[in-house]
Amino acid sequence: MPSEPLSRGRIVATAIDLIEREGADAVSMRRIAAELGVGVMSLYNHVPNKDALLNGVAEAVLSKIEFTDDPDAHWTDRVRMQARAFRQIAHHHPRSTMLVVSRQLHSAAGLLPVERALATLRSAGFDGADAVRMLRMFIAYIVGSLLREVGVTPTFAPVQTRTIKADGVDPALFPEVSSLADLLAECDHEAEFDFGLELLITAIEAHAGRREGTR
Amino acid sequence: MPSEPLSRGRIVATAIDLIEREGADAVSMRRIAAELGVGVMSLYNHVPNKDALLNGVAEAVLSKIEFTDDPDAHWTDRVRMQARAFRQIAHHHPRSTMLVVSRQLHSAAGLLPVERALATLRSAGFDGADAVRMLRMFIAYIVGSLLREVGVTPTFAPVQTRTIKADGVDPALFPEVSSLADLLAECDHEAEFDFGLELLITAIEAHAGRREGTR
DNA sequence: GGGGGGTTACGTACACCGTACGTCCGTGTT
DNA sequence: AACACGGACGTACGGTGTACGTAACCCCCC
Repeated sequence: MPSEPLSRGRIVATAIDLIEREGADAVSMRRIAAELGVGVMSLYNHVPNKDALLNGVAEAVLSKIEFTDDPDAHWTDRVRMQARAFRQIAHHHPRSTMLVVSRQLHSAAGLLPVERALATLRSAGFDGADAVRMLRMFIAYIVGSLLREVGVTPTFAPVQTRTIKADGVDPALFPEVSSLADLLAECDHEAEFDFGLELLITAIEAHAGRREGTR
Repeated sequence: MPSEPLSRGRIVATAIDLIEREGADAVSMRRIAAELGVGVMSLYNHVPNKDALLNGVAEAVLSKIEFTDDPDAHWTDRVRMQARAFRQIAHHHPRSTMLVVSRQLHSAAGLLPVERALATLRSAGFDGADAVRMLRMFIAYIVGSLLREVGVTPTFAPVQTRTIKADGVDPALFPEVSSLADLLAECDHEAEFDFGLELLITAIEAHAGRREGTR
């Protein structure tokens, strides 16, 4: 009695589930098949290869984020909302975040956020070139922030609490790091994200004003 | 006649070389051993496992960047210089960049850039909490920018020229994306990086001034 | 000079991976 | 009833990281 008929959707869904439960390294075709109670090669009837499957995962996660865009709001609020919506990925699918961010999607799911962002920036009065620049800047900041949040990028940043405090950084070699150890060890991701976001928004608002003024 | 005695350093060096020549996926213990004309298991006398080896690679790449810090320069210039120095990684070791950025290093090589950055920000008058916040923001932006530059993060951004132009995005569904296709397709990484960097520096300079004023 | 111990190099073996290929079976169509 | 077809599956191949056992070497001490 095959409970359900096995489809690309079901495969992608169990892959996401598996990633969130056991991490991206746990994903293998055999593992997914086992999870579905199915032969390994049956998967290949619905997915051409593992890479495509992972693209499917990225796409699915990305298309789950809820963009509640209010076209009447001030553009700064719309930018804020979109950035925050994007950050939801790190909350809802922390262990898939790296996947979402490191795969280039040519599909509608991948283009939709870009489209919205560009529309918002254009509505703020930026010309095409500026809108693209701003978008790239925001994406860079957001991607970097998400990676830190999900623990991919702690390269010299949060550093495990114990490592930096007990394990002992040599205060002679790294005076600042060791004196700020407590601050470096803790990280309120939401606050940090918002801090940078506000700074960026303020900055491009000023940038826009300057442009306006010199025109 | 063993030309040279095989050491952790030599192993890491050939790993870097291999990555830059053939990409990170080409790296396997067997491949590295072959490259060195050596048995696979001999590597394990100098490196505990593959993961540690990759940490070694990240560390080596990171420690190669040249920070020419001038303590007498204005702090904004110092920040600029440090950020640009970091971006050199993407130039000198493009295919290792992902590795450098996605591994947390507790070693001196990893802590040194943090130390410098914090010192610079402190010298600008920021208190500890602000310095850490600023640092995190810069790191997020820089990491995100590097990933775009080395092609890991084109998730809805540069998008392959042909894909977006010839392959045809539906103009009805994505009016902005398709009308800005040309701008999205090209990307002067250095200019984009500097644009965002200047914006960030200006923003935190203003932030500092505001703080000063209200105190 | 002759052990002996520690370091290093190496081969074999195991469990796991992605997936190409061939086979079988259930179903829908003619 | 006969047939074609698509999906499920088993087997097999070449790859991966690495645990383990073995053998060669060098240096020190007797």
